[in-house]
Amino acid sequence: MSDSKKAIERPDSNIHKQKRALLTRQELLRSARVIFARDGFEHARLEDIASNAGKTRGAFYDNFKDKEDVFCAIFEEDMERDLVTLGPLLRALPTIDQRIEALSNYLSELANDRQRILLNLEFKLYAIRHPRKRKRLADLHTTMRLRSSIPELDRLLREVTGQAEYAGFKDSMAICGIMDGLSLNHLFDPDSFNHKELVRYLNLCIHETVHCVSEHAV
Amino acid sequence: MSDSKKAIERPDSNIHKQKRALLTRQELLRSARVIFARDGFEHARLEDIASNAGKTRGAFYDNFKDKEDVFCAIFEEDMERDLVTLGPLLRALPTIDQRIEALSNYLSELANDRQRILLNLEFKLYAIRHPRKRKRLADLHTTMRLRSSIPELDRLLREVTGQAEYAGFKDSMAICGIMDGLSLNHLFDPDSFNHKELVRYLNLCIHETVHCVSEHAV
Amino acid sequence: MSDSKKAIERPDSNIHKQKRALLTRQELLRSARVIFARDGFEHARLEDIASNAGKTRGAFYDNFKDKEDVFCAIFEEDMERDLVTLGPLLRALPTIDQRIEALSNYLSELANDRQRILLNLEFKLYAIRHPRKRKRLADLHTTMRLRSSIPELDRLLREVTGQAEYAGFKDSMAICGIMDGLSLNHLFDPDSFNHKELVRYLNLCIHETVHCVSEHAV
Amino acid sequence: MSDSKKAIERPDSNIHKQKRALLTRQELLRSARVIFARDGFEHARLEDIASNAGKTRGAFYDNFKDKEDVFCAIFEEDMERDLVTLGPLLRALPTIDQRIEALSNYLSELANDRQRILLNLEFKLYAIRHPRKRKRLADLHTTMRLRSSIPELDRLLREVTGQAEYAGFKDSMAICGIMDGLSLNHLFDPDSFNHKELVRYLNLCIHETVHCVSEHAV
DNA sequence: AATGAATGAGGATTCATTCAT
DNA sequence: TATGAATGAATCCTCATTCAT
Repeated sequence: MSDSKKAIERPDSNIHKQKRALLTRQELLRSARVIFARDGFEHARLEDIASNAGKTRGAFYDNFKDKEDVFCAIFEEDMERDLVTLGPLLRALPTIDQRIEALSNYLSELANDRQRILLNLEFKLYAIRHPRKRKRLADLHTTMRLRSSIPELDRLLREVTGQAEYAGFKDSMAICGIMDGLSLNHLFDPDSFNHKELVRYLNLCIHETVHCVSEHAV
Repeated sequence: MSDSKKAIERPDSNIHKQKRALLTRQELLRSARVIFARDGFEHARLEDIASNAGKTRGAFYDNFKDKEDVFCAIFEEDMERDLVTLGPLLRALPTIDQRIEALSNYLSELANDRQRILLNLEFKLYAIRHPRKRKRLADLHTTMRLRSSIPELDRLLREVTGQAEYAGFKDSMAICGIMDGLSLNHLFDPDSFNHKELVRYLNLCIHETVHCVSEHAV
Repeated sequence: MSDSKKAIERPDSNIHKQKRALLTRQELLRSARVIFARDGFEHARLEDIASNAGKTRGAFYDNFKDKEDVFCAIFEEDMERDLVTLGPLLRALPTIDQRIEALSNYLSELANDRQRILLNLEFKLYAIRHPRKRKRLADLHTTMRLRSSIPELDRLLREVTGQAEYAGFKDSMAICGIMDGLSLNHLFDPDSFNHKELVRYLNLCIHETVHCVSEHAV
Repeated sequence: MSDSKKAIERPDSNIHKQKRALLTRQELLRSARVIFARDGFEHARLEDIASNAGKTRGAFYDNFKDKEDVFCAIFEEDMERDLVTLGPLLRALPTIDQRIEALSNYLSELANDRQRILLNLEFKLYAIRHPRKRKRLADLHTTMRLRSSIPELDRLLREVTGQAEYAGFKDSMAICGIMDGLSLNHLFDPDSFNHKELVRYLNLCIHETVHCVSEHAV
């Protein structure tokens, strides 16, 4: 514990390096989101991702294996973030109605996040087209399906009526689908319907879902 | 009809040539749908499109200017086909309810057409990312928006209650959006909800739309 | 046979194209020999191979799959050439002694061909280091072993004394080995021994081989 | 020996450092042999050399200037080792015959050392292809030629008959060449001839050489 | 109209080398 | 001494596009 051996590395130096390395990685991830959202997975250039992060291609390859690697890392990060954000948020609220309201708000904010919408669509298309290209992609695909892209959503729906897993799950996928579609078309034609209308349809579906679930439960 | 060797310009030969040319073009378009749906616009190779049509790259360039050209041609063809298919179909039905039923059936069939779903998403993403790359793309984009991807849909909705253009339009975009989203997620996770459920949500939205529209109209 | 169908392609045009394509391929092969001999397999640049042939990299990839592909093609070509050259040459000679003399001459000429020596060494090292990288390489490796790099050599040795296959084969490999080694060291240090000396050792080995073989046969 | 933390310049510490530095260098050299033999000079990665030695690239650059630097260092080390090994060994034996026998044994062991064979071929090819890239390489090349790759070999041959330098030298190069070639082809096709046969050819050449030398000497 | 050889720009990837710590 | 993050040149390979036939 004292001055043994030969301190393989001065701790300070290590910490600094690690910090720098982590920063670089995060910077690259942030940049990758921007570029993937802007250009799509296939058209995105690593050069752009790197330079947008103020780095070179070499730095990219120090942090990621290849383009698919960052791509997956983005969604892993997103899943994690949603999980730690939405879970506590919902559990902190006492009534079901408040939770549904909170969820509705959360979703309607997501529906305004252009980058997230595009990345989400991009990933789903990619996953559809590369069913089992690599284990990691497949696993991510599975996890996203199990969490219906938005963790806590299906958990909440199940809680609402004490339903068995499957029923709630189906509906949460449907809500995600409606989210995806409305968001996409909002970007495709911003004039066609405004955010309020998007929210109206979303709530319609959420309540219909809850309603149906309850009925089934009877 | 006999020695068609190299008849420099006989009418027959011309007709044959034109027919052959048209066939080639159609064959290439069909093939392009397959490849674009399979690989996405960016990743699709002209080589694959040509060879899948039993042609070579040269033939491709005789019929299309470039990759974007076929891409647009596909959607122009789709719009046209929907227009001549769905319009008469709906107009032939006497009551609103029958029309809505027919529309619902039409949409739920579209939602089963993997190729069409993927191409549709691909085009919308492409249009979102290349706002005014070329006039033709922009025009196509506009037309699709005005027709809410599915011609006759907004026309029908307007007819339903005699609403002014804008209100019905909004809703038809929403319905399209929900179509897009549910279809996409059906491909993303075929087990999460089946076709019947997709149809249920679709009808829910259609009727809600009609209902709201009627209410507004009161 | 007359003017049927629609002559898929004017024969002339085809012939010209094929001729051109073949010429390009041969030109690239010739160039590849030069570059591989000069720089070695790993260090050789496709760019150099292409430009030395007066072509671009694209032309290279029209004719070969990758660097290993040309590399193999070279040896396949060499094996074929030796086969059609040396076989008839030897068989045309009436006595064993004359054949041995002819073989000796042939080998001593090979030992003067800097390009061939270097390519030969390069290939053997490559094969040693990539035991079964690809079937084609392995097959080529096997064929070269079976023909002891120089087709007809082992056949001749077997003929000499009517020996069973294996004995002659061993010796022909040995002769090839001695060829390889003396040639290499002649390049490594041209002053150390001249061509005459190389031939002396070669003949020594050939005769020793024949001698042993005969003795065994007794 | 106690708190060796960061003693800025104590003698002990220096000695330890030097010892450690030397160990690192030797470890890297050992590793470089493995990697160069496995992958060849061009294809070998410094990263692999370093990590195979349990070090990082940084440590490599502390001990060597670049890739060619280690490469040369390997052969300098080999030359030195042979020199101090074989010289005393031969000189300790009273008769020529015994010395020739000892040499033959030494050579036939070398012919079994895969790593040494491959490194030797690699170096000779490299030297052939970079005639005077750097003085050090050229010097090493010269030294190896003068010592015919195997120090003491030509000295012995000269001793055998009291010949002038040149005659023996030629023959020792030839013997080395035959060594190289037989060893190479033994790796290329291990089944074609076994070690005993390799030794037979080697001895044949050695004796033929001695014989010739003697004759000439008469 | 169609072919397919050839082009060459574009982009992914590797890796020797540098440098701050 | 040693680390390993970062660089960026070098090079492989792909593929849209052109063009002579």
